[in-house]
Amino acid sequence: MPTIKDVAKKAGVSISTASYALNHLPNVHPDTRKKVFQAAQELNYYPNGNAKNLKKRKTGNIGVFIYGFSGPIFSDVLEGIRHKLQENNYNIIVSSGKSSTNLLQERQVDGAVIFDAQITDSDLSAYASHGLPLIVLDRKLEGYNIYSSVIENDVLVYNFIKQMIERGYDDFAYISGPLDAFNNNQRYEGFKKALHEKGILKHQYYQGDFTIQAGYEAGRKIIGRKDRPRFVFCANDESAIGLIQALNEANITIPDEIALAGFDNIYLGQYIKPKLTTIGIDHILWGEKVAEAIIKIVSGQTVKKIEKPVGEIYERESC
Amino acid sequence: MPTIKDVAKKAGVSISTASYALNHLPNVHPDTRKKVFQAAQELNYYPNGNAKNLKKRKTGNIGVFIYGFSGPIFSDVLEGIRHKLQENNYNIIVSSGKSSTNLLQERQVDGAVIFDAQITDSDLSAYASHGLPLIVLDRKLEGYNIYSSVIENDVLVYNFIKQMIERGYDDFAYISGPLDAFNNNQRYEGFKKALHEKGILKHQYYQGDFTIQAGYEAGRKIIGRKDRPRFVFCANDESAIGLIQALNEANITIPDEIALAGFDNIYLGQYIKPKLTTIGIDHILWGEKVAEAIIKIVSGQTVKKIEKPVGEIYERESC
DNA sequence: TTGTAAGCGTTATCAG
DNA sequence: CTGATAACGCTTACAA
Repeated sequence: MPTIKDVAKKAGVSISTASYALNHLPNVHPDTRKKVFQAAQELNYYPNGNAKNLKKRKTGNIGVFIYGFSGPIFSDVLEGIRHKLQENNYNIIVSSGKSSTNLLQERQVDGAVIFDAQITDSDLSAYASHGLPLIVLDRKLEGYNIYSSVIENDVLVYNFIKQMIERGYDDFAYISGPLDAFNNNQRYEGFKKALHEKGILKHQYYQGDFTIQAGYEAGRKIIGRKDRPRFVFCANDESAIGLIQALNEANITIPDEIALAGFDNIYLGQYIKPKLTTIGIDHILWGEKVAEAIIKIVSGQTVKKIEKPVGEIYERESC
Repeated sequence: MPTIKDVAKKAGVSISTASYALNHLPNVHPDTRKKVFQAAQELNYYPNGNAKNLKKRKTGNIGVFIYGFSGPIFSDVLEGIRHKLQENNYNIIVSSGKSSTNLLQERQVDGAVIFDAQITDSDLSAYASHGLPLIVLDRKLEGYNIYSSVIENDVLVYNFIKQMIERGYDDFAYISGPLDAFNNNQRYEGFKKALHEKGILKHQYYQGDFTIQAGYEAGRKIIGRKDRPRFVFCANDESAIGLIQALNEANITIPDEIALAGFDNIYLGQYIKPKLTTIGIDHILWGEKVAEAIIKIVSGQTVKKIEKPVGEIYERESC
């Protein structure tokens, strides 16, 4: 593996001159520059990132640490982040599990976006306080060098449910996501608040975990009851898809017998029958905004507030 | 940000002793070791990865470079890789786009898995020849330090289609993926070979791109024809789901009027109506095998052949 | 415009 | 068992 030393030797210049030339510094004679590039080219030289980063005390890498690699939300947010980082000449490093912690501790990134509830608040605070700026997503956390960006799930659901009540529905059920999911809990709050305000005192509750499977099972339970709800709000679209599947199998018509809606506006929602009504956020845009913010932060600018996309209701056929 | 120097000073030992202690080398007095760890703890010290990697000439990172972050296949393969790497104390670094190239060139990884048709063969060969071991997925590429792992899409489809012909189908269509997708082309080869061998001389062909949308559009075209095919093989499950959607809308019964099947066995396939018949590969397992191989390679062992999972037919309701 | 040399934070060799 | 000290490959004052 060639080093800058090899390039310098081949070009017949000193190491520093080679470095200047390679880094496009102005103080280099054109002929020299040409020689250096020629040499680098022939040797197929690329600078060693570890050495460079060590010396410059910055890596140009932004970490995105997520809980798992699946899920349409993650992909969209990641895509948004990737796009914006690339535009600004930062590398994106996505990781998960123990690697996330290692990369963070060893400072192989200049900053990070955390989308992983498994990493504890106190660990995050520790990294941040040591100078690693962090943006946490879908989670509330304050502190030095820590920023958080949270979609207002509660108000979105609140507004939507209120609308549905005004449309005449008054008998609701909620299919939940995991209890430790911040966004699920927010959504449930919004749901309950709307019911409460409108004087609807009770609703059915089904525990799920954001999967199609869980939605399906909740659906089976609902079908089995004599007092079926008239409207089921699902904590995410996947649950809703499972529910639809169960209802379809039992020949319960949607929305005439049971109406329903989800959250997330996943791609698939338009391709099932009936088409899913849902609340959607532009996750790609969210990723872009978050990336913009972390770039500003790591480059020393101050960020007071991270812009976030507003949500939207996608009225389709399921209610 | 504390360095090992700070730790050494605080513990009252030399830098090298601190290093020995921290790295669990045997030649350190227990008391000294304790003092050092105590100091490290109090200072919240973690070694700087760039310095460590530079000195050790290895990073402990394995790169996984993919084309985009979406898609159920990617998620599963990534999950398998992550799991196995973590088990062996390697970090996983997933990236995409320009970052991939940067991380590769700057040697911020010890080796990489490439799942990205955008990176050219010649670039890959160059990195590999400079000492970076590479495993390319779903793509054939030979060379020093390059290994490739390819699912035998062709034989899987070939066997499946032959089976369908034996069951009596003789009028086929193929909904394609992108023309530059290696796996799509392999699948198409297998498809054609089976037809050819069984003396079926023609079939319909619809160009798609692996998306639900493209499958849906192909479906619309099929519906519009008077000579509708009796069996449609879709290059992947997402296309098949789009096709089903179009057929359902037009009240064409599956499989009685048109039978169909897909490829990939994505999670969703069991939750649509009719349940999708498909060819599936255990992608998580594939990821694990690939990870095992790259670990062996970067640790200097020789690998002759990368184990890969066999595929399986999931007979459900769509044919 | 170019070269010398210090130093980034580690590990590892070699003496002690 | 511990401590100097020389690298690792690069950037960057500073000098020439």
